[in-house]
Amino acid sequence: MAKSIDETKLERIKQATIEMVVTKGYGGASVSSIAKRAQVADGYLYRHFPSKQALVQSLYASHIDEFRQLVYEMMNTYNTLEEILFNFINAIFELTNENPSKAMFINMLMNDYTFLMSKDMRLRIPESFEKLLDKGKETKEVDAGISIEEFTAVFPAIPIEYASSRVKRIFSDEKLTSDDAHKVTTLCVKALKG
Amino acid sequence: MAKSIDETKLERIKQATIEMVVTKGYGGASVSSIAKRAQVADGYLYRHFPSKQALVQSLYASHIDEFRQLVYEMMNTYNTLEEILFNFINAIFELTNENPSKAMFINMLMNDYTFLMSKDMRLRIPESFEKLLDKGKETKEVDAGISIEEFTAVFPAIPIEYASSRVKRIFSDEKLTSDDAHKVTTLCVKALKG
Amino acid sequence: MAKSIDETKLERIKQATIEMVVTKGYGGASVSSIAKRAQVADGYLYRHFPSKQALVQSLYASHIDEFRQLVYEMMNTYNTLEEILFNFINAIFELTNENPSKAMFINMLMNDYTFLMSKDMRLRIPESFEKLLDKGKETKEVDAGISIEEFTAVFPAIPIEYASSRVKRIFSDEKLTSDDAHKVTTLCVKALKG
Amino acid sequence: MAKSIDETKLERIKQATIEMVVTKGYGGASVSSIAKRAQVADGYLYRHFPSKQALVQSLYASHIDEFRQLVYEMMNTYNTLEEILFNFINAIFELTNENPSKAMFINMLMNDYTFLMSKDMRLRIPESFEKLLDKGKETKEVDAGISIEEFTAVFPAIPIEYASSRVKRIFSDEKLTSDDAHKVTTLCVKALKG
DNA sequence: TATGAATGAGACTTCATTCAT
DNA sequence: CATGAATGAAGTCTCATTCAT
Repeated sequence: MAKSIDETKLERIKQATIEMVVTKGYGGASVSSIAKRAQVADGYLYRHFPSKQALVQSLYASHIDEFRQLVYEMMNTYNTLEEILFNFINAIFELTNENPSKAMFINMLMNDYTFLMSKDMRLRIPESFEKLLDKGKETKEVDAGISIEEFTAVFPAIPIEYASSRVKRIFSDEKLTSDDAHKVTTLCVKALKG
Repeated sequence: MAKSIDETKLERIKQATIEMVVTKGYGGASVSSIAKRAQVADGYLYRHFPSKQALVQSLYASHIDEFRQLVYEMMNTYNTLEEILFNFINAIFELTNENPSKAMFINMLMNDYTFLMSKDMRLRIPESFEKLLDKGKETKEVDAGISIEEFTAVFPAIPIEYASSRVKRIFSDEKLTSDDAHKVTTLCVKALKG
Repeated sequence: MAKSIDETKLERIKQATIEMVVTKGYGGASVSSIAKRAQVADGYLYRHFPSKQALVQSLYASHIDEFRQLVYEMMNTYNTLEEILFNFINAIFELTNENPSKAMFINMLMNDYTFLMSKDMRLRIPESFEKLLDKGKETKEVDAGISIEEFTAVFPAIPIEYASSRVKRIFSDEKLTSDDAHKVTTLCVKALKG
Repeated sequence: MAKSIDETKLERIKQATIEMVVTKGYGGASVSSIAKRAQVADGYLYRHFPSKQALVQSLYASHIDEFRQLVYEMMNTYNTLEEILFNFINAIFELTNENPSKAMFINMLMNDYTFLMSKDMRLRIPESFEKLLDKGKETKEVDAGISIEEFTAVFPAIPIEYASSRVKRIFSDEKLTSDDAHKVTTLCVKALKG
């Protein structure tokens, strides 16, 4: 009967939000500027999200979850820690190449103490890394003395930092390659081994 | 005498700014709230900084610089990369224990693409890490194939992430000890060696 | 048949409007909330009324008119002022019991200087009360010196205030009875007599 | 040291608020329009009141209280109900002449079910009228059978309605005089007597 | 006919900044 | 030198209204 919801609009809003938050920061990304970039009316945003905060929060949560699911997927597909890490890192790097803003967005909010994840999220993330650590100890690829705290300082910290500096074009303007993924995997594996 | 009063005011403003930014984010830290916490008048702030942005930027720059100077200092004092890293990491951990807000502040802004450092800063930081990398290669503690890009993904990324997760109390509520510094140094050294 | 469906929709819109305006005030009663309560689409409302303002105005006008017609009806049915007043007040009280919202709605808008009646309405109301005043003077139930201004301050002000305070449950939660109507009639009659 | 608060500004805001609310209704009286009429900046309003609602509420409460205090004052000054009522009504009429908006403002909000008084206010008002009723029964000016519900439907309903219709210029454009106050007092006294 | 997606003007509110004192 | 009253641009959000379907 009535006009049907234009799904591309919702997608445009999401992408515009990420780009504006990355470019201008959370505070600098005004709802108006997001709506303008997404080519929708200011008010339209509020038909899908109750507030600006909820909009950003929801995007953040879904990206973090995507991330976490990728870890599980890789754990179920590959047997050695090295293979798991490489394939995960490679996937992340590809995603970063395709949509650098998305990578910056996650990185930015993960380090924003103001933007805490929901309790649920906060618990499930360490859990997935703990599983990975156990796996590494099992295969003897990880020193038995490594704690979860040390583990996460290596993974995913190293690949995130590497991708982040590339996106910021601090040392290079090149795209991330599978060779980069290999190098980063090696750094992680060496750091952790006995 | 009047001068000294001034100095404590300035100090109070700086600390209040850091605390408010860390607690409420850049946008949530209003000039009024900073002035109130520092127990100075709103307008007084503008005698020292031309704008809120300049205030935060200046604090950020001076902290980053402190950081950089510490690297130089350690490089001139110690001879092996391991010693340099350990003493630097230990110093950073002590600073984090003393003033967690300060550590969170640096970490937060370093990952905020909005708060780009001045060109000057942006150049001098990689430079100081490049010197460190050269040193490591000289002493054979670092594999000759390691690029500056890989190096910075390990150091300072690993210690920063470790300190950051401690401050966020993700895995532990304990203070950072020199034992922590040792563990983190080992991770870095292992990641980089040939 | 289609017509009758229409009619119940229109009726639902009218009742929903009254209830929302009374509950939330004119500003708080959004078109959407009215449509939702009436179980019609937002846009459907605009097939019957050109604007929200017109919708409320029209309901107000029709209720005021209903009121006025009741006065005429009672004047044609009963001979003494006391009988007329009693039967009118009793009718109003019954209506208030059946549909308190309706009573509150009229009362609210009558005291809202924003919602001025149409010129037409404004003239016909005093006219009907003037006829009533003349009748009272004729039967000697009303002092010859009473002006129309004094008369309206007694009737319908007293019964309206009485019903209103009951609806607001200021002094009592009971329904309005014919005994209440008698008491109120007496107050009016005594106020006006010579 | 700093500029001192301009008290006239606060007064201008209060008067502008009353005038705008009376003219345009609560919803129609935008903060901007109030600020403009008061000749202050939009934001200035929020240095004195936390919200538009609080601003209007506070004015309403203080006027209602003024009203209530006037009743007490008259009760302590005069001995017969008739004297008390006359002097109160006269005072109200004078106030209405001086500042018709103020009178309209009170009347409008008193009949707005959306704008409930604080519980405290709601209790103290009937209480003051109850004292008045007791006084009237004591002096035998009021029939022993009159309830507080009937009493308030007469007083202050009659004088309010009379003043209100005058302010709306329904029957007359003249100012309210002490002769008007006498007439209205007589209506009340007659309605209540045994 | 009836719907409800979409709009955008405008509402309320905040806050960096200025400047009279 | 220091204050904090005052400003007003800009932000978030609501909602009456339109119109494609």
